[in-house]
Amino acid sequence: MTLLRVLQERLRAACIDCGIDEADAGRVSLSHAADLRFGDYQSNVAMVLAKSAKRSPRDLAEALKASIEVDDIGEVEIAGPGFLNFRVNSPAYAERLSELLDDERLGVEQVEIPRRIVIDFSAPNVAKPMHVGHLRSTFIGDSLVRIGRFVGHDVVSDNHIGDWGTQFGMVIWSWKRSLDREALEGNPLNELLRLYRAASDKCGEDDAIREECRQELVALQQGDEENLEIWRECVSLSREGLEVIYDRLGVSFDHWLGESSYNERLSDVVDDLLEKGLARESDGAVCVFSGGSEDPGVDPFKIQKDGDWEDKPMIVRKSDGAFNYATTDIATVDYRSEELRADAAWYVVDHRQGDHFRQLFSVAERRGRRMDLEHISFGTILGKDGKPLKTRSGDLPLLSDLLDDAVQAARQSSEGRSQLEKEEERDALAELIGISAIKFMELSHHRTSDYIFDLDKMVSMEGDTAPYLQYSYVRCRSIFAKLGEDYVADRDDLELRDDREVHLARMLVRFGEMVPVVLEGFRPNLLAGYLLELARAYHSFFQSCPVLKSEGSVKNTRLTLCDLTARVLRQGLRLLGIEVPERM
RNA sequence: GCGCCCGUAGCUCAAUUGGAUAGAGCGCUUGACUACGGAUCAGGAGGUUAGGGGUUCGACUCCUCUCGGGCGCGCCA
Repeated sequence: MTLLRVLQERLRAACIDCGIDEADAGRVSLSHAADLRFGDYQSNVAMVLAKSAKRSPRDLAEALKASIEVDDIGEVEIAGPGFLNFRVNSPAYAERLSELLDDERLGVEQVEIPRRIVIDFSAPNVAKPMHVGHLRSTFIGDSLVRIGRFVGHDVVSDNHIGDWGTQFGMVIWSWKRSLDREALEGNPLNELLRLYRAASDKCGEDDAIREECRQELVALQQGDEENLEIWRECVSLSREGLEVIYDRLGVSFDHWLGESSYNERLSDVVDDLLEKGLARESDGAVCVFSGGSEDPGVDPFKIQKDGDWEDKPMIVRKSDGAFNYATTDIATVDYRSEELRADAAWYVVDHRQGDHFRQLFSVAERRGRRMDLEHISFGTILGKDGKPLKTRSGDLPLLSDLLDDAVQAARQSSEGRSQLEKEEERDALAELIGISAIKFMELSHHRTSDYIFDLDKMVSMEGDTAPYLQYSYVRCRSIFAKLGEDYVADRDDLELRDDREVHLARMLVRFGEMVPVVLEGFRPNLLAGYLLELARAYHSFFQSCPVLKSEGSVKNTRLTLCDLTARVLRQGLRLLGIEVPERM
């Protein structure tokens, strides 16, 4: 059990001793102290419960202090308006360290009730290469998959690729008229993109061509053999191209259940909606309207125009008879619920689709789905001008170009610093660091905020970056390389003497308390921040506490700290999808 | 017009969901025995959290108004 939970339970017991009823005691909150001056952990229970206990906060705090048992861990103080501050002593930390030594999970407990969670992320469109827009979804999603699994959930990762939408009408239209076979074999993704753009440009100018493209899509969805054949080839080629990038990113999926996978369920979904009275015809389309149970201000099916509330329906069958993404998404919820038996589905998708998901989740609920559906939204990646990142020609930058830039930056940055002798080793390192740097930059930002993608800053590879953490790991490992003998920790001979040793131990112990919190708000940036703080604690320790020159218990303790730091850094980074090098 | 999100150090970003004197990195600045790897460390300067009002023991966080920005609003995904 983590120190945090031990203290929580003891505090709860103390509350009950002091006459606070179970329900209130169950809500006691205890967290890391905001500032080390206040100790290691702090609680505000006395202030929160003072009113209902009809006592003054200080008075209640005194009673709790007298009642709580913490002698084996440290001591309690009362401060300010009634905070309870817990200071953990160094023997208690040493004891936790010896527990961590045997623990492959490094203090992270398994969840008590594992859930089956589908995480839907990345979702590129077939026939279009991945661009910056996919970066956030891919990295956040992948990290949540890793963390979810690590804490014991049954996670199903699903790449819901766009392989059935409007753009396919365009690709097929172009394919039939101007396919360049040779180009297709040389660089499939480029040729598919060219075909898509050719049609897309013409659709913008000519309504007749737009109509032809639409017809190609309808034919495809109705099972036209020629179009299906083209479609199959496109999907297969696209997938190969995408796999190359995913390999490079270290991202993989359990399923690639794209939009097309649900084609056969779509008409049944619409029939069901009509039958249940959730949908009706409107202007030739079939639409879901408000259930009327919500306040119009928060009802996703209502919108105010000129002072009046108007309907804002969800269209599930267009007036031309075709289905759209809303229909597909409803069918997807069905599949995940019925076939995958999922308890939850998390959609890692751009914040601009917020309204769509509110409608989707509302429909699911009204159809009786008892799933935890979450839209894990995120903001926009901006250029240095503060506007959405674009290339000079105005397109969204390709993901592969971004990766290449970062790798090149890493290559330049490591020039003259790297200890690696061989050219190919340095190339491999640049590839690792470049991609890690992008991932870490992404994951260290708060999900919902926009952030500026600054390549120059990445070139520096200094400060709060992936290479800083990787370097920290390498420094830990380097000690063991120099040690020249097998390291076997003596777990009964750990004693933390220096303040920096204690602080490093404090940070290591915190790992197990930190990881579960990340999932509460779907926020990998908390883990990223923690790892930076851990690394700082390590460098600080490293600077002033010689390891190899020390002896006996001191050396044993310091080696243990190095070993655990390396393990926590490696594991923590792995949860962000980042690997560590042994040398750099 | 309506809805959602945002505004924090010169710059880029945090702040464990209402806790104590708002923290990091970059940049600037003062230092660190030719160093168990200097891609590092120790310190300094830098803030009316856009602004006003409110809620309470306590507000960057919740409510309200103003200013400034982003995004979304019936057959695209």
